[in-house]
Amino acid sequence: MPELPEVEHAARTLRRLALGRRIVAVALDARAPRLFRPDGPAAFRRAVLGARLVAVERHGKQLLLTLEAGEAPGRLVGVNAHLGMTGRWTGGPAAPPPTHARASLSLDDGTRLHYDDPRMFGRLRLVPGADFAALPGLAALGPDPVRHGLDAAGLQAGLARTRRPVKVALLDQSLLAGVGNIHAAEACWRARLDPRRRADRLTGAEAAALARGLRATFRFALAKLDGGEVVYIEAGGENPFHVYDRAGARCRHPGCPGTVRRIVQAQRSTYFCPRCQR
DNA sequence: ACCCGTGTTCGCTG
DNA sequence: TCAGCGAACACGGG
Repeated sequence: MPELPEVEHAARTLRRLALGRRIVAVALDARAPRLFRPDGPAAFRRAVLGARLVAVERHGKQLLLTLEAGEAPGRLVGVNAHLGMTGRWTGGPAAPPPTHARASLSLDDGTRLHYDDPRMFGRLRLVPGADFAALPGLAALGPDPVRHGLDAAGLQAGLARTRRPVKVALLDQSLLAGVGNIHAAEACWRARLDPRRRADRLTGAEAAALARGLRATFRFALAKLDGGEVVYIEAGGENPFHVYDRAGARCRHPGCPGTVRRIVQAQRSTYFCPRCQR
């Protein structure tokens, strides 16, 4: 499920259910050791059992959980959580584990917190001392367009460093942290920008339109999440997006007679309207 | 059976 | 040296 808006939703869920709470029991799926790389599930259990969740932050698609160790108040342990392709956090009072619960945490107020992830592309990585800045992967992230803001000049400067197609460049987390395959396509559509255009050849006006498109598609998704709606593609769900997964449909820009097309870029589907996206 | 998938990482190539 | 590319990871749904 995760691009920036869904990860922000996960952060809010974790704060609402677990901030300030102590973890009193930990159940881990023995078939999912890869989620706990590099230290392994046993080390994860040791580190978080008895600890209290004191902060939940987000940078792009990365969740940064800070816990205070139970037996030594003041000693911090961090968890860098990533949802991969199919991860999500659920829970509630006595909530039963979902089908693919890989980690289930019992909290000191009776809340059950579950990390659900069928494909196991996610990660729950221990960070000693909660020193997230020391993680190379996190240090390499670009600015978070929601938390840090997004200016057109900065975006254009970043895009100027690569000759790849603009939609492929947007997926590079060192350019901006949090843009994924859906919102990259949505932002290009909103900017009426052809996703195949070379990133280093955008005009200032085009970069500005793209920055507005990114802001708008994230705001759109976050508003839906605030309203309790599901804003990712799921079985039986209605597609809330404008071009993503709409191949063959009429372009939703008013008055545009174009038809949405699917192409493949960097092994990922791209959806766009060849008529109005130039 | 076959293809597709909201993400990342690794190894190869030029 | 490094940007760019393709495979790999793993499982469920259409």
